[in-house]
Amino acid sequence: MFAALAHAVRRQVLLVLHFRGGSLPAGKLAERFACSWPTTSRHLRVLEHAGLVRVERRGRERIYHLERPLLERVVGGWLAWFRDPPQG
Amino acid sequence: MFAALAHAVRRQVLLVLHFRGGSLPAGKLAERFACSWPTTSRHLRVLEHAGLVRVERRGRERIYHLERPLLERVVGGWLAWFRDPPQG
DNA sequence: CTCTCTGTTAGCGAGTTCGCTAAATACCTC
DNA sequence: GAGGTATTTAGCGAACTCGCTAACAGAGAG
Repeated sequence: MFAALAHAVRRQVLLVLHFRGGSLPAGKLAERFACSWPTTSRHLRVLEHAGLVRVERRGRERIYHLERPLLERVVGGWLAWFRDPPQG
Repeated sequence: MFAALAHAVRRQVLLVLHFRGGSLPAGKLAERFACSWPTTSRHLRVLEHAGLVRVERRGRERIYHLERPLLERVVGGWLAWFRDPPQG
């Protein structure tokens, strides 16, 4: 999961999805990035494999949905270990 | 920064540092991990390069200090984008 | 100076990542 | 079925990652 967040484009994909209401078709996502369409498609598959997005086939489009709960649970959960002083 | 968090050993290093009060010499860190000492040393350098730890030379030891504020600021700050609904 | 302890740097090899272009697949329309 | 649209898969090459072992460097002790 953290490995999927290592690449700036993938983090940006998640942000774009979020600020567009949580879902977008692959094409609308890909046109926002400098890298080629197949490259973006592969980034999407990495995110999907990590469980951070879910894909829905609608007609000839594929809609990508942000899995916000997982993102918050895993990243937020990990960060929470550092929240409080350990000896407190 | 996120790339430095991609590897499980490096995330674990940060946790160990935190739960040991924020700092440990390299040897005490390395003995906790299955990988060889030079490999751990390299992980430490990746973390240092990312700014997540700071090294202090004391005698023949090198004490690694967790940079908790940076960790929380960057990861927490990024996660905060997803905190609230975008249209709200 | 030499020996030891602590830790790093050097260098290798297998595997992965990430960019690209070209070709294929899937669906819709005619 | 033919053609267009949306998107993925295939395959390549350059670069990076991450494990290892071996050799090096700095500091303290005898």
